[in-house]
Amino acid sequence: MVRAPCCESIGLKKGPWTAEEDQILVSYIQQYGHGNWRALPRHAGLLRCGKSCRLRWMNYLRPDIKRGNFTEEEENAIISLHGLLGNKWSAIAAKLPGRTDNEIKNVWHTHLKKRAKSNGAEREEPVKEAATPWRSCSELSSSTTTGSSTATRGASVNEGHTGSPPEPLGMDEDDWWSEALSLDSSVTSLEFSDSSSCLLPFDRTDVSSGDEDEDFWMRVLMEVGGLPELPNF
DNA sequence: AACCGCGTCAACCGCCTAAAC
DNA sequence: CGTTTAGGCGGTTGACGCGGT
Repeated sequence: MVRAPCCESIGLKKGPWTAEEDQILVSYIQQYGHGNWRALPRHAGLLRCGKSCRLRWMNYLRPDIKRGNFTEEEENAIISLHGLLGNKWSAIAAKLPGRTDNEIKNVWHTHLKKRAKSNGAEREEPVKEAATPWRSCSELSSSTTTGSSTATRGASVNEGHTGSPPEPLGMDEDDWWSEALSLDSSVTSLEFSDSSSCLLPFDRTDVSSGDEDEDFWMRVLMEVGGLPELPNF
C-alpha cells in the first residue's frame, strides 16, 4: 500500500521550531491534551504536520523531560540495555525516566558506541541470527544483536554455566514474562537450557508491586543476558 | 581572521503495526 | 477479511557551534 506523506499539504512549515510555536503547542496540549495528533495542529493553529508536533512534544516540550548531561549511571545503563535489547531505543528510554529515545539514540551514536566498543562490551555489527547460549531478548523481539557478547556476558555472570551453547529456550518472550512475574518471590535460582544453573543476581524478596517486579526481572535479564529457564512450582 | 573538521542534537523521512472502518 | 489511517519507531540528515590550524 502506498501512503501519502504526512506533510503532503503544501504550506506546512518544516525545520526548527520557534519559541512561539512551542508556546502554542504547549498551551494547547495543556488545555486539550493530544488525543489526535493529526488534527491537533489545525485546531491549535499551527502550520505543522501532526507528526512534527508529536515529535516536538515527545522529545522536547513534555514537562517530565530531564535535560542536561547523562550521568555515569545512565550511560552505563544505556550500554547494558543496548547490549541486551539492541537498537530498541524506545525500550531503552522506557527504563530511563525523563530521557527520550531520540536523546538516547544521539548519545549512543556520538560517544557511547565508541566507549562500548573500546570496552569490548558491544559488537561492531549486530546480526540477525544470534548464536547465543540463551535466547536473548532482542532475538525474541526480532531486534538485532550478536551472540558473542550475550554469551560472554552470560557466562561470566553465571559461574555454573560453561561449555557448549545449550539449545534455545522453547518459549516466547511474552510467555517468559508472564511466567516470571507469576513466580513465587522465594525463587532464588534460574536454570539454563543446558541444565546448568545460577543464583538470581538480585534479592527478590522485597519486591512489592508488579512494576517493581518487572524492573527486577529486567535487571536479571541484563545480568544473565537472555531468557533463562524458570523453576516450576 | 578565515577556514576546516568534527561532534552534537533537533528534526525529518520512510517504514511498520495496530486499530478502525 | 481487506483497506485505510494514525501513531510509533529507528535511521538519517543537516544546521550549528566549537576547537584546531
